[in-house]
Amino acid sequence: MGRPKQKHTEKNETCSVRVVHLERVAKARDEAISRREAERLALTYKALGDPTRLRMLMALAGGEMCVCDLAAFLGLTESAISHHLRRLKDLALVKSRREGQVLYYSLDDEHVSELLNIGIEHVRE
Amino acid sequence: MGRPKQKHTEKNETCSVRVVHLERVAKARDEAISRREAERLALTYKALGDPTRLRMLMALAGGEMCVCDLAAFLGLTESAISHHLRRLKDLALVKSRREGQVLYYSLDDEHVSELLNIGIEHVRE
DNA sequence: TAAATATCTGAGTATATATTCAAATATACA
DNA sequence: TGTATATTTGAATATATACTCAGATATTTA
Repeated sequence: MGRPKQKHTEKNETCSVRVVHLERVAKARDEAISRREAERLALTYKALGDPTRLRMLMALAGGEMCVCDLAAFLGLTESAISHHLRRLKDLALVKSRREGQVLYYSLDDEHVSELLNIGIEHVRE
Repeated sequence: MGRPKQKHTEKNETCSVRVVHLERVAKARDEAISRREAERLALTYKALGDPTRLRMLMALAGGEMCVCDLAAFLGLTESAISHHLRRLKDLALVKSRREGQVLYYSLDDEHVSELLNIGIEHVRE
């Protein structure tokens, strides 16, 4: 991090940063979400940004599955699946339901399938 | 990668992978998108899964901006912004318009703002 | 055509992360 | 209560990636 030092182009004489459209930058600052919220939001998208987790979520979109089902489906260890599921659960992307020794995982709410659907639409167009 | 070796629990005698709900796994396989498409889709979400790029996109949701505007807004070098923009453009998340020496970037289509909005709804609930 | 400006590119670096393995929990059943 | 099974945890490792710096392109204007 750390602010870079560059020449200015227009107005803003005191600052060392070059700015072409000062009012546009001001508007962005005004309307921006907080840095903290951006990081929280990024964690959510990042969780979707892995082929394995995506395939897990798409599979769960078809109905609940247990850890070993997902492991069998994806050809990975149950440990790997469990690590992924924990992350997805922490972000409220999946939820779980216990039945005896078995934990059944499913998508947490409609936002998740909405995100998946819009993403698929986007890449397919 | 490489298939893990584990005991089986139910049916599926020949395979070394444990499967509890064989039909559920079969359904997941049937309905799954291709590995290739999953990777393509993951790239899209991964692009959204970084606080800097997210803040860039949110800023662009308020109207087009040039590279140095975004650099000023975020306090990063124009080089860093340019690297991010290339990635976003390759994935059709932003588009650019040239006016003289200046390139104006904006969101590519409605899918992008939809994705952002659903994500925000999700983290805020 | 040459100088100036806006953006891009590539290399280098420090940090994050996906996976596996080995071992720990937790639940059910004998 | 003790054994088996389903899942979780933590460490270790190999790979990806966000950023900066220095230099390369591309567009405009003198």
